Amino acid sequence: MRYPAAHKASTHRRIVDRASAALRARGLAGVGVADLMRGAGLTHGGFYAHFSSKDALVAEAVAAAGRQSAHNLQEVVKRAGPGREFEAIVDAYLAPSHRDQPERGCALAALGPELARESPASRRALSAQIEELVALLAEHMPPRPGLSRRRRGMAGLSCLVGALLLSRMAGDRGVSDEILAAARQHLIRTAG
Amino acid sequence: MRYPAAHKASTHRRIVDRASAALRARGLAGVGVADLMRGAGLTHGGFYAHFSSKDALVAEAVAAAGRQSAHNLQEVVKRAGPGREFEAIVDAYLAPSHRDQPERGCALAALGPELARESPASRRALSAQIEELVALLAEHMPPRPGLSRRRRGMAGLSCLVGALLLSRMAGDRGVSDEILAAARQHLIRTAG
DNA sequence: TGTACATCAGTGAACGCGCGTTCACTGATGTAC
DNA sequence: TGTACATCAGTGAACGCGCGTTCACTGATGTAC
Repeated sequence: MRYPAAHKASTHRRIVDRASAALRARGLAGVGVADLMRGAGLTHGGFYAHFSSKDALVAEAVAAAGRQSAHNLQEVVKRAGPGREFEAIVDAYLAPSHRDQPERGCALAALGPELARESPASRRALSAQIEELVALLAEHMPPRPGLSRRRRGMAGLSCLVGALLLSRMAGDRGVSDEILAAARQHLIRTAG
Repeated sequence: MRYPAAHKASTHRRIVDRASAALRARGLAGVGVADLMRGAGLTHGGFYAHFSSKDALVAEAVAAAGRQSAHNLQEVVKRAGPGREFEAIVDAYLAPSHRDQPERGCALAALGPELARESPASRRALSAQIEELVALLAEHMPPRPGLSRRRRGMAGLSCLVGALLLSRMAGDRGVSDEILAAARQHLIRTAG
């Protein structure tokens, strides 16, 4: 079919974007190569013209999810009133809509433990995402004596990721909402 | 072979215990029924004399892991000096040995996202574990005005689970240790 | 401008493999007499 | 106490299935002349 020069690159991007959402929604083991290609409107045979293995696509998809998350949070910061950046990040991350739409949300919370057992390539993409989010939080935290911004960013990210995870696990909707609210209050009181 | 009356129950317990460790170490998709039975010194064919499906074993194994975790933390509380119970829980949960031995540790951090996508039976076992840990934390938190013990327990558990998860994801050992230390300091300063 | 050929993204059948599950069978022990 | 039989936890071959991956092929477009 020999497509125009830019066609392959745009197909590649489409596969990665759809895979990034499907993997966050259903987990690494929950989506097969055929599903992923079908999600991009293709058949499974063409997969290896774009990626050397499923693992390679997973690594790309996780990196893409990380870029998207970081970009989204930077937008949140831009829209926040001055001095309210940290609060805005917390509110966005712990929003019920984030809990209910893992396919558009943080890859750390959606895929963490599964990825921690995966290939070094995937893990490296994850570490970079952790550092990026820690830096973003640290940058917008009000100063406090005794604990470095970086350390406080790490603790803050732990609360955010843990609360999102727990809220997704909780079977009861009320408990789930309560976890989000509790973490939100805790973070804003102790860091704000 | 008709074993003595108690034999089946003890075999059942052995399968569940080994499965509980193997699943936490390698994930739900990472261990097959044959692996699980081999881990208990049996062959895969006998599996269905003990469990109606792999899912049923997973639910039992997660519940067993929860009981073990809760029991361990209660022991930690008993051994702690008076007024230092909360600190002792945090230290135990965020210990590097806990990070390095997921097979003996908290099932929420090891299996959370995978289980959140699983059967209702498994999720119910998880919700009960969340409530139990929240209650344990709440019970041993020093009083503070403005936020209920339960809510503060929820926020505390979020930090603990999130920090353990992030420390397991971080490729770099130094970063991993730093995350544990940061969450520990944050929790003890803000709640202790 | 027209024609012959090369390219290569994408197709769909096929591969070996491991999975969860089923099933006919085994044989040591408990039970009935 | 001794013997014949029933039980059933555990064995291992086999099942259908979906997985990741391979491969011969297609055919619309770019390129050479």
